[in-house]
Amino acid sequence: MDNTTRQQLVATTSRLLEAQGYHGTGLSQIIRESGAPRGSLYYYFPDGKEELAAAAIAEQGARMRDFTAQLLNEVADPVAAVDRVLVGLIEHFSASQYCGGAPLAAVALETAAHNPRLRTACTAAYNDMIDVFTAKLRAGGYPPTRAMRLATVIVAGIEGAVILSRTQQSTAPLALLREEVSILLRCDNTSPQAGNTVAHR
Amino acid sequence: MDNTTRQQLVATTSRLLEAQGYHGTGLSQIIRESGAPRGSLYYYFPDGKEELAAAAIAEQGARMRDFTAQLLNEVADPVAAVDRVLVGLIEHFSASQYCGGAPLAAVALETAAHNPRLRTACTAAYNDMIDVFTAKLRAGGYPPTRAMRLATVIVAGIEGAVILSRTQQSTAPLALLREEVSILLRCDNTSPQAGNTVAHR
DNA sequence: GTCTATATGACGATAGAC
DNA sequence: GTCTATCGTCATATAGAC
Repeated sequence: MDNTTRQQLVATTSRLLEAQGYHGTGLSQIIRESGAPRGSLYYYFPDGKEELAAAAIAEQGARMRDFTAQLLNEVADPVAAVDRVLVGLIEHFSASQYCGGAPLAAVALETAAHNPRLRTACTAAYNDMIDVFTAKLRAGGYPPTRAMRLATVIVAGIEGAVILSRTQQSTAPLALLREEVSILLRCDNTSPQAGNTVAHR
Repeated sequence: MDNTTRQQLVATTSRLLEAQGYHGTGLSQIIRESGAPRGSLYYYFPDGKEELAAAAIAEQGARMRDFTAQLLNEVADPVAAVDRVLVGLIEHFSASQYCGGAPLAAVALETAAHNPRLRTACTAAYNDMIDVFTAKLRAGGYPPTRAMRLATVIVAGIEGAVILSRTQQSTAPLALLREEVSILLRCDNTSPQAGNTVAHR
């Protein structure tokens, strides 16, 4: 069986979902840009657009996870390793002409409330990302709870900074995130929690 | 002139854009749920859907800005004030049944690459939000550059944490963000910047 | 200002030949 | 597996009466 056509469909869908979201991407555009035969779509994906999108989400999730894991493993120190990921993300974002970096964010927001299948697929992808960061931070000496907390916040920061960077068409928000994440990762969490002190600078 | 109809159109559009994004929201649904007369839409918004969406984005931007500014002003200490905003956001998110909190994120992602008008409207809204946080942090003693950097990262963290929270249908990511933001705001930024040290815990 | 009716096209999905 | 043709529905937008 020739699954080149299938792969082309998924790859094109992944790319279009990232830039336009779920409802903004039509099947006709997917057919056209993938070069895949129109009749093949419902052969490989009997459930149509939704099933195709779910496959694309899974692929993008794996891509994000592998991209992150690879860069994290290039550096031993966890703070430097996370920084390496953010540098890689900024490079990728620039190379994509201010379109890339958060391949699932639009789909997740559009469909979370109304489409359980796609919402679940996005959840799995994001959890994989968070797990990769968590493992690196734990291996680097952070306590488990804090490692998970930091990993979640790092992923959230990335998604949000990509939103701002895409909107501003600039890498600036991502660059600012990079600096503050470095500060946060070097920061101790044992300081007193509440209070109205005005000590900083 | 009766602008009640106009306000209803904008309010309904704001709500639907938040939950479904731009392409996922049809004019017929806006008409139906707003109860506005169908003929009025192109009277108030000659440019149709795009102009209506731009008005909705501006309204949501003002709403976010005012919500944030009000909560920030309830507390003097900037760290506690930011925490107050995050608590308010978590409450709002819960009350909205895991749908609210990032009213522009979906539209911004969908349209940043292809629709300059809506992209610009989103940029203005986000900048307003960042400015509100920046002003509070500067008034609280943070140096201007760092205040702006923190404000941007806080807004990014909020947007990203809402994505994760909506996807997981849980307030957990927002709660984790809240904790780490408190830590970050209490953290000094004068420590050495680079290096492969493994000092944390 | 608001109405109805409709133009025009894109959408997702399907049928049946090959 | 892939093709073409087409169904039915929805979309945005417009025209013209009131």
